[in-house]
Amino acid sequence: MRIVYMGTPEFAVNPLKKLDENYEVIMVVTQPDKEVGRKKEIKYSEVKKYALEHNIPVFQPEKIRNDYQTIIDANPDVIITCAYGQIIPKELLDYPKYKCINIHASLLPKLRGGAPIHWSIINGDSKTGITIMYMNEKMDEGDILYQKEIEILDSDNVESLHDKLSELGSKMIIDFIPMLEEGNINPVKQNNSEATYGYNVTREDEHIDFNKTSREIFNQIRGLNPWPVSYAVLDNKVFKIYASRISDNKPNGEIGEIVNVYLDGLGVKTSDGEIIITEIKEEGKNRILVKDYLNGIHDKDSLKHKIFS
RNA sequence: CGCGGGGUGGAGCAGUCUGGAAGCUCGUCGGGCUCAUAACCCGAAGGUCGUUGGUUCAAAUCCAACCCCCGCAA
Repeated sequence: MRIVYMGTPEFAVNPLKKLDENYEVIMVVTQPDKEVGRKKEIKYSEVKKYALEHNIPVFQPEKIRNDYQTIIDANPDVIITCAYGQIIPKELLDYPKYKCINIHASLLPKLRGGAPIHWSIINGDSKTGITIMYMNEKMDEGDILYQKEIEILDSDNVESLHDKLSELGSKMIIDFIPMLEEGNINPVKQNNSEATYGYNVTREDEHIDFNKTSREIFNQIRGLNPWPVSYAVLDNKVFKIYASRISDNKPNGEIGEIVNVYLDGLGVKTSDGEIIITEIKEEGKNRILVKDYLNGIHDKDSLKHKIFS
């Protein structure tokens, strides 16, 4: 089984590792290197790093739509994609004996798109999962081959859920390859009327709107932690907000107002009560617990009645 | 040369403009009070003030170069 693996971020590394250990991965396709950060350092994708360490040939087309002959020349039996980042052209989809298989981190047709893990938490879903599917020319709309659920806990954030799903996806693809080889598969069309979408998170999605309920804000905060992280503005400064807990209080005050200063958190008025912010990062500062932040503030009462926007 | 904010005992900060004894809120350790405590009282340890060089009688503070962290923008 000659496999061409297409993927880019950390999430795609685990499945690649498992495939590499159990099968013949002949080529890795990943997004081009990017200049990142203030220093414009060249950064390799996580998948590329793995491939280089394990001597797997790497191919990084700028536009896979036009530049795919290299993959065909490699003569794969199957192409497996996982968070690759570009739409695969039809010429490539049709080429391999076992077609193109995608690992997607949601229970399709729910949460098609680039950020299913984030949105499953932000939306307050109680479960999500992994779907292994045939790819077609549209985004995440191909026939479903294999699917497993996983529970989302209140204690989960993007990091923990990402890790669980990455591991689940790895196991599933290894279980699935033999089924594919034996022809023991049952493609099921997606019910498009039930489809929802979880597109990449935008800057606006990160901004906390305290007009929402405490529960919604709690989900938004953990659904963006540890990346890209939610934020709100206080004293014209951006405060990234990493963690919070829901309070039972029903305080009076304006929406977004700091109504209570606790030992370890700031109580902020929401549409239905109060949410307690417990971990932040102020512009130019490091990430810290609010408990530590408060240690540096001499007059803690001065924080009261300030308003997050 | 994209714009900007920082680096001060273990943590978070003040002090830098206007050079002149290293401070605040916590944490830690020891003791006391208490039925008890995240409370209160007493005491202690712990810092080459990012690095290097310069100016000065004197530098956390002024000057120069460099290192590291972070926000925005890409």
